[in-house]
Amino acid sequence: MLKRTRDIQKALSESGYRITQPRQAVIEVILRARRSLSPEEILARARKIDPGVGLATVYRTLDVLHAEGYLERVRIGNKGYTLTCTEKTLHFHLICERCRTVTELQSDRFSRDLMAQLRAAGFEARKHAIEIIGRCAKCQPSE
Amino acid sequence: MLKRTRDIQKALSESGYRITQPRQAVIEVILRARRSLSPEEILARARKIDPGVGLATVYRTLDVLHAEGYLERVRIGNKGYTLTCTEKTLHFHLICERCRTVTELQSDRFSRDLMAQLRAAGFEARKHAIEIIGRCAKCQPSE
DNA sequence: GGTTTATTGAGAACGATTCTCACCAAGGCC
DNA sequence: GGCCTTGGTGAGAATCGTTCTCAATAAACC
Ligand SMILES: [Mn+2]
Ligand SMILES: [Mn+2]
Ligand SMILES: [Zn+2]
Ligand SMILES: [Zn+2]
Repeated sequence: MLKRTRDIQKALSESGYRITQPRQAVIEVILRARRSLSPEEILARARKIDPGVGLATVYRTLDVLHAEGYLERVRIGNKGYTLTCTEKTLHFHLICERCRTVTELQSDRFSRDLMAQLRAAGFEARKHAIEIIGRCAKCQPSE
Repeated sequence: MLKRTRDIQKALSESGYRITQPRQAVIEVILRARRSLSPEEILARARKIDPGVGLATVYRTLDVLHAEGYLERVRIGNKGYTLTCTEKTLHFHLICERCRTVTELQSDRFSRDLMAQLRAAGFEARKHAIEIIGRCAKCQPSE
C-alpha cells in the first residue's frame, strides 16, 4: 500500500469515515494511476484488489474523496474522468485528449493576475476549473 | 427579432444550413437570455415563440451553433448549461452558482503568461475552459 | 407551383449516475 | 477477543440527460 493511501485513510478516519476494503482499493487505484480514469476504469482496477467491489461504491467513494478535497473531476469531451489532486492552490490542468494524461501547472503571475481581476469584478471565487485541452508533448502529431 | 439573430442566421445560411422556425426560435431565446440556460429551459422559452419545437431539435440546434462557434457549453455542477459567446480569444468565465450569470473576462497579461507556460510544457492547446465558480457581485451573502 | 432533400417532432433507446434495500462488516465498548 | 451499533455495501432498479430512429414536413432552389 502506498504511503499516501495511508495518509488519506487516516484523514478520512479522523473525519468519521470508516476505512473499508472497497474504499482502500479505490484510493489505491486512483493514486497509482498515471492518467485520469473513468469510474468504470476505476472499478475494473479496484476489482483486482478487492473482487467484490460494486460500481455504486466507486461513485460513492469518488464523492467522499471529492468532498474531502482529495479528488477533482476533470472532463474530456462529454465523459467524466477523475483525477487525484494534491494541490489546494490555484492551478490549471493541461489535458491531453489523446493519452488523457493530466498535467497540473501553477504560476504565481497567473494567480496574481486572476485574483486582481476577480477583485475588480466583485466576484467571490469558491472553486475553479482551468482546463486547457489539446495534445501533450509526447502526443504531438508527428511530421 | 434581434439584429444579432439575423446576423447569425445569415452566416448559418451561407454555411449551407436552412433557416427553420425552430432554429430561429432557439437562437432568439439564447441571445435574449440574461444568463446561461439549460436545454430544457431553452425549450420552454422557444415554445413561446414556436409552440411545436421539440427537445431533440433544441439539442441539434445547440450542436450547430457550437460547431459554428456561436455557443459555448459551460457547466455548473453536473448540469450542462449553455451560453452564447462572441469571443474567440482566450478568456474565462466567472460563473455565479446562485443566479447562474456567466461573466466573460479577458486579460492580455493572463493570456501571455498562459501561452508561455504552454510553450514551455510543449503542449499544443486546441481549446480551453477556464471557469471560476462562486458568487457574483450581486449575489454576495449579505453582511 | 413542383421537386429535392435537410430538418423536424415524437418517442424509443441509450449510457452514465443515483437510488433502494436487505445484508454486512468497521470500529467502539466491555 | 466477542458483541452491538450503525455506516457502508452490492445488485439491480430507477432516473436523468442526451442521442437515435423514422415517417412526415417544410426550406430552398428552380
Ligand atoms: Mn488539479
Ligand atoms: Mn466564453
Ligand atoms: Zn498525450
Ligand atoms: Zn449571481
